[in-house]
Amino acid sequence: MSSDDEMTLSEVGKLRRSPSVDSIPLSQMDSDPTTTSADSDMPKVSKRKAKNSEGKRKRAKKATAVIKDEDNEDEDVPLAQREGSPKKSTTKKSTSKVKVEKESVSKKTNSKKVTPKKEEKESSVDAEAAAVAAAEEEEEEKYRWWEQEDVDGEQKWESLHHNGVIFPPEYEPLPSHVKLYYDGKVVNLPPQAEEVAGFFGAMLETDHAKNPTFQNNFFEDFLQVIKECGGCNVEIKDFNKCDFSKMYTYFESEREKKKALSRDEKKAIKAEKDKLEEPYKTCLLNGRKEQVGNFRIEPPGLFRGRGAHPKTGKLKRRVYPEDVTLNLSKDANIPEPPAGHKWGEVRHDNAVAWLAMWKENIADSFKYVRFAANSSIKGLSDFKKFETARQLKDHIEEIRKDYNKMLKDELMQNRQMATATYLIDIFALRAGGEKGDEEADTVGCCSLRYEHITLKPPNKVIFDFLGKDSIRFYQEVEVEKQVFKNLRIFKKPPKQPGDDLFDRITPPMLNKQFQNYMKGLTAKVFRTYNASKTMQDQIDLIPNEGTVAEKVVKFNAANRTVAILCNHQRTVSKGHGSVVQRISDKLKEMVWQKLRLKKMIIELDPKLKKKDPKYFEEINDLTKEDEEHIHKAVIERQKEAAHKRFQRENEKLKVEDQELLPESVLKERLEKIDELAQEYAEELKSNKPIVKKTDTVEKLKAQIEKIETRIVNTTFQLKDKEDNSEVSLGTSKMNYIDPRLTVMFSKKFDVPIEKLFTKTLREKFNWAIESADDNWRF
DNA sequence: CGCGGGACTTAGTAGTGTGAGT
DNA sequence: ACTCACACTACTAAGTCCCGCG
Repeated sequence: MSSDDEMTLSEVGKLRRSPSVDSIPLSQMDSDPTTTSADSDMPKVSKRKAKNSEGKRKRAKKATAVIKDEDNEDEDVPLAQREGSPKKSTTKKSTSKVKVEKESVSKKTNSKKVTPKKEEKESSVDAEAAAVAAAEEEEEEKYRWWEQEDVDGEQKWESLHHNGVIFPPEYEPLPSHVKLYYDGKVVNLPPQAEEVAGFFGAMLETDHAKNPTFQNNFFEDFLQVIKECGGCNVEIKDFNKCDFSKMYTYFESEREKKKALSRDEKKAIKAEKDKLEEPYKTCLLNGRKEQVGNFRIEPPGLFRGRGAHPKTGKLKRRVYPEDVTLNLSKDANIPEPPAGHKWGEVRHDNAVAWLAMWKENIADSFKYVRFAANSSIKGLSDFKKFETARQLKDHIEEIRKDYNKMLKDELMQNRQMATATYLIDIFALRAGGEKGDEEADTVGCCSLRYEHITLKPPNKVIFDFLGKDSIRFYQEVEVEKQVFKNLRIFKKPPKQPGDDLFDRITPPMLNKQFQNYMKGLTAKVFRTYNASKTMQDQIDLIPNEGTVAEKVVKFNAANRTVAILCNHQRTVSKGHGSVVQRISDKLKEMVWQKLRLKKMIIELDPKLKKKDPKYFEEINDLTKEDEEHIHKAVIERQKEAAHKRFQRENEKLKVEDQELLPESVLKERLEKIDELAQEYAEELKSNKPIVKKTDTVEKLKAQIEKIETRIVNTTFQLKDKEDNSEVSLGTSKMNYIDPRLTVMFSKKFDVPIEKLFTKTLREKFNWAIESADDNWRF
């Protein structure tokens, strides 16, 4: 399969599944009498039972439950016996220093310096010294943390100095003519309430504002705020009587105004903003300058929860300095809070990596101000993450062997553990922790419920559920026979829709089990591992040939396999359908033009048709209807273009204070197009295009060639659009694919790294760019 | 063990800045 | 030169996982 071919989900699944399947001899999977027994215990229920009112779903108490079904011919040892014996393959590396192949770096620096000069032995010493010196010099500029010894996990920093955070500007009341109307009456809202109304007004045309939950939550909080600040002239009771349209129009006009500002004005505004933000953008970490990530306190607004979030639309309250906790060195200068305010708290906790923190009022959780992605702290933890994932490859075989065996364990809990591990490993599911009633109903592996999977014998499973961010996970896959059997057992009555499939295990239990194989191994590591492993495998399939653009396309195709594996989606943009339509229309038109040109050649030299039948084979591929349709479209477009051109020319003349073109010019032009339409109509009848006197066979052939390359390009573009329309490559590139793979690809395939990483990603992954070479492997 | 608090990574999208195509 | 779609960045929501407590 060429890597740019579309790959379906199940193909990806197969691709991924093969190693594990290979490692278990079929003989190990004994046949099961239940396979053929009634499937009647699989109701096709897809409707979800109302959530248990207690909030928490039931989880069986007796973890010791033994599977008493027909499966008990299994002679496997219960896990209990195994549990005490952690896998011997504990990592030696875990204690060693975290260093990114320092040697290879310096070596490379060397060879770079040496090779061009072809000097050998003696100079290599000098070169090394020079390299070291250069490195040290650079260190003034950029701290090469990945060449340092690891400062053992516990402590995150030695010293930390920063300038605090930026607060959003205070609310500025709307001009007095912009009001909320209630039941036709002007409402005079106190500023605080007006602000909240404005939040809604600004969103009036969004999907959120049309969502009843959003409306209710907003309205409830809006009324609360009105009450808090002493009410207003009109008693507001009914959301539907509120008219926010004046506010909306005002915000729109303000937006237009802003857009209409001249280039210089915009620049000036931006310069001023930058100047104000300058001090907050960086901080001093262990004496070195580092970027801060989100130094701005989140502004108040309406909470935009994703999916069916019960709290969506609630008011996200303004955060004041009193709500903010700062974290910095004991001896650091404490930034001045905004005038008239005090900081909530000042801490000196070097076991954490945040600069400031506050509590938000929606879920009552914390928000943090942290270092930027390109900081040494983030880089180091990113590096560690990938190293952990990379280590997994030394254990994965054993893990797979074990869980395949444990799929038949007689202990229900163990079977669930094994089955869950299988799903996490093969289908890249997330762990899936419990969620409360106050959150959107989304699931991961351990929180999968009865209604989320459908079983189709002999071994097909259909997953259909909402995962993180309420993104739908829909896959029809084939699983190991034993997995299928187990899933059926997990669905057996009395289980019914609404019940957990994995009712005896939790993510912490899984993770605890994983630690037995390898320090730091948790459920999410499987995603990182499998993503990077897939990428490595895909890159291995790419031939080192073609143009840079072609290679980038192949790289993206590989990237896409990973994104599909991880189910990274994006919503198709509103215009997508029409865009695709337009491109395919354009494509058809080009084909028509090509065929038309070929017909012309025959007109010029009818003998050619016999001489090269293949070349002319396609000339009648388009139906009359198609052709007519295309004619219409072409004429339509030309007319439109004529109108536009006329308008533009006149506008220009107007500006130059010259005489405008008379309507007759436009008319004349349109008439010419009508003539063309006539010609086309004739052509349609005769099937013989009119050939210009100046045309020759050679000229036409050249034109055809041009069009053909355009057709190829456009076809490609269209395909890429369609393939990519719902897949988001960015997330996997940023979080799952070891950046050293990308760097390796860049070097090995001679593709500039700029084509693969954006500026931000290059900064974030600088450690990888500096440390991986063309034969680095995950 | 189970739970809640806390800190961190992962995720899609809104809103821009910008460069390819005309 | 001008648009207009696209690519990137900023933003912040939504996960995971760890820890300490009862």
